[in-house]
Amino acid sequence: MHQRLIARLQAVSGLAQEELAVLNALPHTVRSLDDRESILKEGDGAFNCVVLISGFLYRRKIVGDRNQILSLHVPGDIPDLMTLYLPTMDHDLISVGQSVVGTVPHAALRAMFDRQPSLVHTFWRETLIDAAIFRHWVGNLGALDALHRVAQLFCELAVRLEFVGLLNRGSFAFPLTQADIGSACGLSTVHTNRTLQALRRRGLLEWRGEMVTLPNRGALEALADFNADYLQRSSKSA
Amino acid sequence: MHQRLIARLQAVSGLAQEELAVLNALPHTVRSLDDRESILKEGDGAFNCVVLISGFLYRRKIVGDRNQILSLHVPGDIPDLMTLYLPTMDHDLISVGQSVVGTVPHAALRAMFDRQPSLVHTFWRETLIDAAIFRHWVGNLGALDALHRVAQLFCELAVRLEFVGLLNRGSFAFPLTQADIGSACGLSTVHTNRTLQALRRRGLLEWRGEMVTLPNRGALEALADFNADYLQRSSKSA
DNA sequence: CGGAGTATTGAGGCCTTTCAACTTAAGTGG
DNA sequence: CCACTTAAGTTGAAAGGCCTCAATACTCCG
Repeated sequence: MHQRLIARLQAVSGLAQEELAVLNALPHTVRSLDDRESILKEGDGAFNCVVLISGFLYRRKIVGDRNQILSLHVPGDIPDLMTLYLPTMDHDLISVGQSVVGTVPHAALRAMFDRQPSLVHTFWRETLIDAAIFRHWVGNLGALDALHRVAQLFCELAVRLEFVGLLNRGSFAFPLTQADIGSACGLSTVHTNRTLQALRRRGLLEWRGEMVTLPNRGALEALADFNADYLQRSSKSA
Repeated sequence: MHQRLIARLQAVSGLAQEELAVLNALPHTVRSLDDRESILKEGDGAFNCVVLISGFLYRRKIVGDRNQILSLHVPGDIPDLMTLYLPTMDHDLISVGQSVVGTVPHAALRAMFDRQPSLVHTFWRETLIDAAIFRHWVGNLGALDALHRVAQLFCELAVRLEFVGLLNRGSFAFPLTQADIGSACGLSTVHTNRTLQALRRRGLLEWRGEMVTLPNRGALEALADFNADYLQRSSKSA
């Protein structure tokens, strides 16, 4: 069931045999979520971590008079891993579309770390990649205009979905609305709409129903000046 | 010498006696840096971590055609702690004004973790707080206007400096330029200047030479709608 | 005193927002 | 199966915040 998580860890960190075994033995309960159902809210104290199995989640916070989406999450992600050491949520964790999550008690994770200490590094690194994504978005939101922000968003999603085998010839299921994209990119809904039209006009994005296609990823990544290094363990040395 | 780091850890995580002893035994070399001298550059592989002893550092990246400051660092911070598991830098690390840093080999940190495994959690948590700050700034940059962004910046700095005993009756040394603040907040230099004037006009900020004073922190925090919970281990439960 | 970097000011322009109306898509009930 | 309802997407136009350009005033330092 943790296949997506394991695919992620395999792609991003690499896993040894023993580690795989221990990971597979992680106790967990499975739960389905409806569209816009929230898992955790700002201020909640967490005693479990959530592994996204299928669907999408996002983290969001009310900032000023807006709803800001802080991050999007794809299957294999553990969006609340940090609650292991910072148990009080400073934002909400919400499902977009129908999704399925596995819930793993903090205690089970700690027990796993005792049994297989090398996994501490693997999971620590997971939180570091999560941080790298936020850092990247600090740069995006601070320095890029609407077109480039949205392009960055889709480039990043494509790579992350690819890691876990959910990208098929440039296409993927995508249950978000344009308003969601706007609040992730710090844009109004209206301007998000116009920005998406610009991407469509350039032949870089197709979006029908809940299916998004990136017909020309190379061109999209060129437009966004996208580099995926921050999404994985730096493997390739100079 | 690690006094500031220890003050931070004490304020943010709490430390046991044995942990203190082990921390104090950390081998390190001390080094002085000039204004705008860089410690690490994007693409570099790191084998050490840097503890800021005095002065300021920032992390920055070129995004599009801009120089974006990703984060500011005060004494006690370890701005490149994440290189322990993600050794390739995805941004630069630079001194602002004269500063002093301690350099600790990764190997020494790992050895310390072996000797005192509880410190793994302490340092992991440090990286999680670093991440929480980035997350907070994703919200700030995505949702706030210039005045509120800059107000947030000074509120945050005040708290972080306070943790390590570098805030004296609302005043602190501050070697950054207005242009720096602009590139941290995603604003042009000109508009940053006007925004700072607005804060001064409201009696919320004084800035003479390299000294900043926040004459009315309560009012500043009210304006920014600032809540410092993200900067420390969530201690206060409901 | 001169020079360089920093801060400040004015003005025009652009990107993005807001407001408001309208269209399309999807789902419900009679 | 179609009218009705609601959410999501689209469009136009005006307003606003922030940017850029460009010139001027400081401030510090050799």
